[in-house]
Parts: sequence; structure tokens; C-alpha cells
Amino acid sequence: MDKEFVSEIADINLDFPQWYTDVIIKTGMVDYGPVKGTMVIKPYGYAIWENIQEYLNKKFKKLGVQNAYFPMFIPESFFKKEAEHVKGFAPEVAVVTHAGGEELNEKLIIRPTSETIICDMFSKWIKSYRDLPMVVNQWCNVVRWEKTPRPFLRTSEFLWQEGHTVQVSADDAEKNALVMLDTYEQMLKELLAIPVLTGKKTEKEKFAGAVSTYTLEAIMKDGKCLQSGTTHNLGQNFAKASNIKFLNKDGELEYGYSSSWGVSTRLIGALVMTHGDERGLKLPPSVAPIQVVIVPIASKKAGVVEKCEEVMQTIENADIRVKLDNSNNTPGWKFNEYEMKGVPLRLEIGPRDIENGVATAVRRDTHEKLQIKLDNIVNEVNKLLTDIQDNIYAQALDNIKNAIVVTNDYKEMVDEVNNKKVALSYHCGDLTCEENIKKETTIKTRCIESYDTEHKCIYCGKKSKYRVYFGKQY
RNA sequence: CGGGGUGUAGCGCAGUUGGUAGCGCACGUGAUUUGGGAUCAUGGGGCCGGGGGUUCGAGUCCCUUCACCCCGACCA
Repeated sequence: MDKEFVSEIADINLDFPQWYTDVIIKTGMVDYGPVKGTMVIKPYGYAIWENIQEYLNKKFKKLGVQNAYFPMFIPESFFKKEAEHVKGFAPEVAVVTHAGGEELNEKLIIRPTSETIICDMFSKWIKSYRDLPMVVNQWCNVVRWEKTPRPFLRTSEFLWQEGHTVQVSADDAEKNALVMLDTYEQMLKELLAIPVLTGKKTEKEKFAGAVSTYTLEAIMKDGKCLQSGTTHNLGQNFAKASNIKFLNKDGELEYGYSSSWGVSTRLIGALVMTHGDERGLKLPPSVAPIQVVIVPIASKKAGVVEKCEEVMQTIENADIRVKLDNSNNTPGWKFNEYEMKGVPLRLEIGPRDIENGVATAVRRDTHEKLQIKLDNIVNEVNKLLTDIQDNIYAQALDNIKNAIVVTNDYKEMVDEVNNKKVALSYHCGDLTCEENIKKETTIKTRCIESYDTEHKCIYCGKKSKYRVYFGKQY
């Protein structure tokens, strides 16, 4: 075969949506469920989710987060307590009207998010400032009846974690939202190798019922942005709706201040579209279900299978996720298969390698082929995996840098945004800066603003925060 | 919810003026193979998305319905 690889997925440059669908289906991450908008997360996709869970649970424990579980059915009356919340979610909730063969007295909402039910429980548990902060997380499914579903990116039912806290002060609630934003950013960087732009959502786009919403925006290979996580400072809005009151140090009764934050299985979609290439998935080693695949060459020749099994054991004992593919498929088939599945490192072991005391290693990220010594295999593999992880992040960072345009010229900014690029601009956000407001309202794209950095306003020259305008979005 | 498209074997498709349901891949079995998607032999697999019509006869024509995909408006 002349071709270096054989592709059974659409061309990433010609048809990105089809490429995405092909990749997630053909790598066995996901399948369509029988109900519109539902998906079956298959073992290869679920393993990624498990790795995300493992990472976050460790981080959460260090931050004093406790895991718990709340019911998925929410009484309609609970749901209606917070006016903005209802307005925001009503169009997409699923409602149970019948159960046990009878019509229910009170309809049950299937949670689109759990603020209302969790806050109701909190109101029973919280009496004093000594009970605070209350910090609880749950891993669960939620249902939002979306009109245009896509696997991982937008499904009628999806998996996520939702953390909910009650704090003693407005300041603490705000701080918590930012600490969690930071935690997510670290996770995206360290585990998924996805660089993000973080910022505060505009009034129009913030969470229904929140005081402020923070977001992490990742840039996909096609230039569109994907919201990859959010944290919210809910102020006293939900505390008032659910009657969460505590006695403060001065003996006064006060409403609590709450926050909430979540990331979902959408992260898997982000992973695919951030790193993938013409061969398919490209997974960072930290999150890859299979970090190393061993492909035996001429496996019927004496000693090959034995050597492969020995190497696999050695690597496995070092806590590296390794797979030995002893199937009857040809080596070429296996090369293509595991490249498509995004396995970061492939080890080929055949008679020639065994004779030389080496394995032929091929990197998924650079396609670089090198010989590594079998008697030092664990160190060599670990070194390569670390290097691959760093390189994949660097590549993604390059992409994002290329996508961003920093401009002080309004027209240029609009052009770039329409051109699917991401435009960074500085302005004061001051309602008295008329020119700013007038111009801004003509941009119809997602926009987030900084919450901690000061620059000069491009309109009036005053010290200001920056705003990031995204082109098309998922 | 608007615009476009597709439904025939697990997947990808063909099916002529309406006349016995096909091909490739995948799958089972046996053998030979193995450094970029192997070869031969042999075998299993179908309510042609659903419901109505027209007809001696419908995968094919007509009506209707459902599902899914893509592009827009709304959302993690």
C-alpha cells in the first residue's frame, strides 16, 4: 500500500460536521438512542467520562466538596419558586403527568438542573453560620428537551456534575464561583489539554436566576466556540425562593448566598473537536482510555506473542493503560484503527524488534517513529506520554492563538467575528460610553467579558476590562 | 420552529416500462497469512421505516405518517 493511512471518515477540512459524526460513531464512543436526541455512551466514550470524574473528584475532595445524590423528580411548585429560573428553563423541561396508572395531583419536572430541589433540602439543613459553607456535588443525568440535538454537544439527556453551595456572604459566593472556574480551567488544561478563554457572561446570556455567570469557552478546529463549563454566583435569589436562612455571628437571621457550577459530557465533544485530525481522534494521554496499544507483527512467529504479553504486563504494572491487540486483523488494519481511536502511543513488536531488544514506537500526535529499548520500556513510555500530552496542548494553544484577533477597530472586529474568528477588544462597558453601546448592539454573537484584567477602553480610553466576541458557536 | 436531504441485511449502497430481493464491507467456519485496512473456500442473515390506496401483481406509482441527518433561530 502506498497510502500512509486509510480513512473511513469524512474529510475534516471539507465537511467538519460529518467528520465529527463519523469519528464519534466509528471509534465506538457513542451510538444513537431510540428516542430523538438521546445517546448511548459506549464503553470507549464512557471511559473518558470516568477519567474526568476521577480527576474532578480528587480536586473536589481537596476543596471540601462532598458528593451526594438528589432525586431527579422535582415538584412543579418547587420549580416555579424562582421566577427567572422558570422563564429560562420552561421551554425545554420534560414533565411527568402520569404515574402508577393515574394522573398525578402535582406534575413532576424531570430536572433540567437541580437548584430548586437542592436549595429546598438545604433550607432544612441550614440553621446557623456554623453549618456554612454547605458544599455539595452530585454526578447525575439531567434532561433538557433540545430542538437540535447532537451527540455529546446537545442531547435531550446528558450526564454532568452539578455542585451547589451556600455561603455566609455575597463575597464568599462570588469567590466560590471563581475558584470553581479556576478548577475547571485547570482540569481542561491538565487532563483534556484544552486551552480556554474564561470570562463573565453578558446579562442576556447568564444562567436563569443567577447574579453572575462565568464560562469557559473552548475553540474548536472549525473556529466555532463551545461553552465547556459554567459557574454561577446565585446571590440570595435561590435562598429567598427556598427560604434558606441562617443565624449569623451577630445573632441575626439572614438569607444564605449560593453558587452552583457544572461540567457535562459535552466535554467529550470538546475533546474530539479540539484535537481531532484527518485520521480521527487524537486523545491526550491523561484522559485516553487506552494510552498505549501494542501491535504484534508476525504473531505466529516463535516468541512474538510471548514478548508482547511480557511487555504489556510490565507496562500495565506501572499503571499505564495499555492494550495488546492479539486479534487476527492485519497490522495495517490495527494501525489505522487505533489512530482513528486516538490512542497516543503505538508499540509495534515483531521478530526484528525482538532481535534488537527494542519496540518500534509511533506517536499519534507527530507520527514520529522511533525505537525504544525494551529493558527500559516503562521510563521510555512515560517520557513519551508526557511529551505527547504537552505537545497536544501546545498544538491546541496554537490553534486558539491563530483564531484570536486583538483589535481596536470596530469594523475589523465585526469582520473577523463574522469570519468565525474570535475577536478580543477592550472597552469600559460603561453605560455612559454611548459610542460603545451603540456599536455593540449591532454585533450578534456570543460575548464574554473579563473579570480581573484591566486595559484601556477602545472607545473612550478609560481603564477597562476586555471583552471577547466569538464567531459562530455550538 | 423554518429550509434541504435520506429511509432496502449490522454498515455503505444498487434495484430498468411495476413481474422470484441484490452487491460491497462486516459477521460465522476452515486454511494460508501478518512491518500501513490480506487471500481462498464456504455459510448465515430481509415485514424494502409504518399505515392506507391503485393493480392480477408494488421496493418501484399515489396519499399519509414516523424517524434520522445537515443548514439556520434558541440552549451545557
